[in-house]
Amino acid sequence: MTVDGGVSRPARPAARPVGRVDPDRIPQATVARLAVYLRVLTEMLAQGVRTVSSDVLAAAAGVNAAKLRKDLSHIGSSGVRGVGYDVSRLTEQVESVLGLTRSHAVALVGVGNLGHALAGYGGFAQRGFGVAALFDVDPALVGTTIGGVEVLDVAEIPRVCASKGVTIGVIATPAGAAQQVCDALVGAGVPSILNFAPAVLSVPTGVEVRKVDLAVEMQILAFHVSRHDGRAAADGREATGKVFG
Amino acid sequence: MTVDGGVSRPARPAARPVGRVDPDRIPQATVARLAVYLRVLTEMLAQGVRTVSSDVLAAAAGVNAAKLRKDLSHIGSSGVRGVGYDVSRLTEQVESVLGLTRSHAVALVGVGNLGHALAGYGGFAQRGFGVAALFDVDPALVGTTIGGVEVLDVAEIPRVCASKGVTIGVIATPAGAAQQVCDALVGAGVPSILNFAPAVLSVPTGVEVRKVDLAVEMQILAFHVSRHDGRAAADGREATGKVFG
DNA sequence: CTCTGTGAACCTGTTCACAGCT
DNA sequence: AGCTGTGAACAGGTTCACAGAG
Repeated sequence: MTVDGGVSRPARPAARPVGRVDPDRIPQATVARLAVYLRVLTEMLAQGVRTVSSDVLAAAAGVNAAKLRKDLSHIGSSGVRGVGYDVSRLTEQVESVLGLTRSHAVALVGVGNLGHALAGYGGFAQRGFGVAALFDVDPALVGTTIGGVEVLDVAEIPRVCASKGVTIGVIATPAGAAQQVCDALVGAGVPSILNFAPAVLSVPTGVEVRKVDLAVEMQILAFHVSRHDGRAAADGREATGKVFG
Repeated sequence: MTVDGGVSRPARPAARPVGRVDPDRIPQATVARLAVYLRVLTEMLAQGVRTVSSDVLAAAAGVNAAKLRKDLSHIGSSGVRGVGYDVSRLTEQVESVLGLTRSHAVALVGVGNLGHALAGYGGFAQRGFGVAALFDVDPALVGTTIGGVEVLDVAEIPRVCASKGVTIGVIATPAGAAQQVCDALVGAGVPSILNFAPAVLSVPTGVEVRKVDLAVEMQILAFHVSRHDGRAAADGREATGKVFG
């Protein structure tokens, strides 16, 4: 799962910067789902779908329709009653809310097994997430090139991240190095970090950390395997059915 | 982040299989954190720490102490008041609850960029998660060996998964192939799936799916970058330290 | 005294159900 | 009619604060 980062909420309204929609009011859970909706919307747009109802969009995104409508209400969406949402317009709105109208320079630290794969993975290239820099401690890796980007020494993190205006740092180092790397990124002004290392990071208030932890995911599944076995006898193992109500 | 999978809750208690602790009563959120506690506990055990208080353990795991105590109360833990928890005993309890006392055969489908890295990643080897089988569609990859395990054709999924008793399937294919692969795994009796493909999977009731979606994580961070920038002007951009009280 | 375990308050997010627009 | 947007009820999880064990 994902651990929540340490983003500060403003203690008081303190002169709210009221624009069209106040992002501070958008629930965390909604933000996470907006990204999923966006993927579905993009597919629909590619297929020439002009309009979509909350029922259809929700089914495609794997959520319930009421939740989707509430999510969209948070971003000030305007669907048309009796018709649905304009796919193109909604796509733009979601992109705008997620901050995808600008590009984001990504720095990836640790190009070992996993990091190397991530550097080449399509996920980064999409949607304006450009790999601006790669770093590693290993002298054998420093100087090599992955996907056209040269691997630099971690000592360069402060200088390079600051000068390239890196906004997202990805940590794919062993656990032992993670906090140190994190500190370097934060020191260079990187406001958001995606951490693949199995370590708890501490960061100053205002820096957002998200964690992707393979071992944790596996263990959660292991828990459910135990559950499944226990229940198998009672359930009688039905093959294919509804996913949810 | 991680999107929650489609696990069915039993509609009724239906003759509860009451053992020491009823796993149905353990909150999802608690299960996810238990895996984190386990990692910290394992490190402490290795360092020879005998006893730990909820304060210390919570700090190391990055959660608040009351939450940790409540989590542990769900697994029927017995700390000693005025002293703390016995590290060794607590470790065993957590392992037991997570179903880590048995080993789990893992099948990984898709050994491209990411899948290849995952196959070699340490995360699987640890804690009894053995890679029992690898699959791919690409004839150029079928027959090769990764980490001592041969890559088989996806057509073999039903036979091999069933015969090896695979309990956890990992999908690291492109989005387009994910549902089909998922169906094959489910058909072979695999009860838990970890999905790295950017696709919504539908599965029968009782099958647990967890999703790790790189693009979604990046977009959530992008949202926070926008937030961060908007607030920077007012805050005066202080590099490291408290933002407010 | 220290530290756990837990009732109760609280808060966030989900679901329901329907008013109201087209 | 169909479908959105939303108040209100609900559920799940978090935090508080303290009784009580050692």
